[in-house]
Amino acid sequence: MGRNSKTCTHKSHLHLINADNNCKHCQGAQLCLSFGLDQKSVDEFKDIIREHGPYSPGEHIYATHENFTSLYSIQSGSVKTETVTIDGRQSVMGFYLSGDLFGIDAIGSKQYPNTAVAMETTWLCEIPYEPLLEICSHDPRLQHKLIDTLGSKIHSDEYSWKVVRNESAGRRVMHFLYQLYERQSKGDISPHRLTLPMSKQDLASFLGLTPESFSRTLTQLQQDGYIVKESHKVLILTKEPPQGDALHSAFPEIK
Amino acid sequence: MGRNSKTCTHKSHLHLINADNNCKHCQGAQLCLSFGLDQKSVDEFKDIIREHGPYSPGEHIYATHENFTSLYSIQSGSVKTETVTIDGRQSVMGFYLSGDLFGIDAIGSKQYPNTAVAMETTWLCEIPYEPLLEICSHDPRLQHKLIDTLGSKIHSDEYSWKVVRNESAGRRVMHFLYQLYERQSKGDISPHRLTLPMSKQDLASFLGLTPESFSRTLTQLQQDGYIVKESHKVLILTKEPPQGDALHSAFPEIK
DNA sequence: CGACGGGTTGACTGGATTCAAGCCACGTGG
DNA sequence: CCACGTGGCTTGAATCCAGTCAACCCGTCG
Repeated sequence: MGRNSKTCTHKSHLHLINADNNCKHCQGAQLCLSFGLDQKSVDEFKDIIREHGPYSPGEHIYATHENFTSLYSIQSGSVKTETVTIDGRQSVMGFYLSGDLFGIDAIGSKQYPNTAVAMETTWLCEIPYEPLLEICSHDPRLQHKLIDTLGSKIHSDEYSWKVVRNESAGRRVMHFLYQLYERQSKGDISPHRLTLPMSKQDLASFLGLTPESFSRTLTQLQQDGYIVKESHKVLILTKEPPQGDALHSAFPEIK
Repeated sequence: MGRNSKTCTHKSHLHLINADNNCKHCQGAQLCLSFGLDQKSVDEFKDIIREHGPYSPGEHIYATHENFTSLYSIQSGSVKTETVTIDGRQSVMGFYLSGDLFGIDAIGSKQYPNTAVAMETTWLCEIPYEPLLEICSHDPRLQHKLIDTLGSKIHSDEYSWKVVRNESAGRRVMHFLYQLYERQSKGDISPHRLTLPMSKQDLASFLGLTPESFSRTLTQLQQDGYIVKESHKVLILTKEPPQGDALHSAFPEIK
C-alpha cells in the first residue's frame, strides 16, 4: 500500500487527461461515487481518496482477514476476489472492471472476507471507509449513491446466484458472457467481440465448473453456433445479445 | 396492503407487550433499524412505518415487477422470496426470520426483483423507502446502520453462494442447518433442536437441489450420525455446532 | 533445449436428476 | 366414521451431466 499515492479530483470526463496529475489513470469518472456532487463534497472526497498503482497481474490488493479500512474503485484494469473452500481450493467470488467498486462485502465486518487480486495492470482509487461515512453523514446525495450501489450489488449477486444454482453449464456460460459484454460495452469496442480479462480457470471457478468442463462447454457452444473462439482471450458472440431484462430469459433452448 | 395498519414506536424490549397497541407483534426490537437512535429520530421513524398483518401462509407481500416503495422488517413469522427460472420453475432466493429486513434487493431499482411470500402466520413492519432515506440524511447513525445491514447481506449472500457452488449436497445441507440454527438460537429454544419454518421443497430449491436429492441427503446425514429427524419440521443436530467463523470449515469429512 | 503452466481432449466414474411408484398426514364430503 | 383425494415427502431404478484422472498440445521463460 506504500506505493505512489496521489490525491485526486473527480469532476467530469473532461478533466481526466490533464488535471494536475490527478486521476490521470481513471476511466470511470461518471461511475465515481463523487460524480454529480456539489463542489464542497467533491473537495472533501478528493481529500480522503488516494490513487494506487500500477498493480501488476497477480498482485494482491488486500488479503482475507486483513483489517477492513477502505473501499476501492477501479480506475483502470480489472480485479478478482477469491477465498478458499473447505478443502483448500481457491474459489473466485467476483470480477470487477473499470469503474466498479469493490471491498463492499467487508462493510459491517471488521475484516475483508476475501482476497483481492489484480488480473491486469491496474490502477485503483482507495476510499477510506470511515471518512467516507463522515462525508455521507452531511451529504445525502453521496449517501444515497452508496446505498444504491450496495442495493444493486445485492440484486446482481442474487441473480448470478440463481443462474449458477439452476442452470446448466451452457446457460451459465452464455449468461456470464452476455452480462460481461453488457458491462464492457460501456466502452463499445468492436460489436459482439468480447475480451476476457480473467483466465479461463478463474472463470470456470466463478461459474462453479471445473476448467475441463468449462473448456468443453465453450467448444460445444461454438459447435452450436452461439460463439466463435477468436483467440486465447477473445471471442465473438454470434447471436444478437439480449438487452437488459431480456437477459433474464436468454437462450432457453440451450442444452 | 390495505389491511389493519398502525403506527408503531420502537424503544426497548420493555415496551413490546403493552405500549399503546403499537408494535405488539414485534419480536425484533433490538434488531429494528430504529433501535438505539435518539428520541427525535425514533419519533420520525415511528411516523413513517406501518404494521401489517397477519399474513397467512402462502400469502403474497409483494410480487415481481411491482413498484418498489418499501422495505419490510419481520415482527414475527417468516418469509421467503422467490423468482421464476428461464424454463418456468420456481426458485427460492432467500429466507427471512423474525427481525430480518427484506426487500433490500430492490434498492437501486424501480421494481422488486422477486416475490415475497409469508411461510407462516406473519406480522410485518413496512418501512417506506424514500421517507427512510429522508431520515437517514440527517441521522448518520441510522444511515450507518442501514449501510451496515446492506454490507452484511452482501457478505452472507456471497458466502452462501460459495457453499452452493463448491460443496456437495451433504455439506450444503449441513451448512444451511447450522447457519439457520445460529439465527434461530437468538431465542435459544431447546439446545440443538431446529425447527424448519419452510417446506422441504423450498429448502431444496434454495440449496440448488431437487426435492428427491434433498430427501436422500437428509436420510444419509441421519445414517452418518450428523442429524436426527424428529418430526415433519423438526430435527436435532447431533454434532456440536461450530460457532461463527468456525462454520466456514465445518465438517470437511462429509461425503 | 527442457520445464512449466494454462488450456484442450479423451475415457471413465460418480453424484445428482429424472421418472416412477408408494407412503403418510390432512381435509373434505358422503 | 370411513372413503377418497390431495400435496408433501420418501424410496427405487435408470439416466445423464459434470467431475475425475490422465495424456497431450502449445506458448513462454529460464
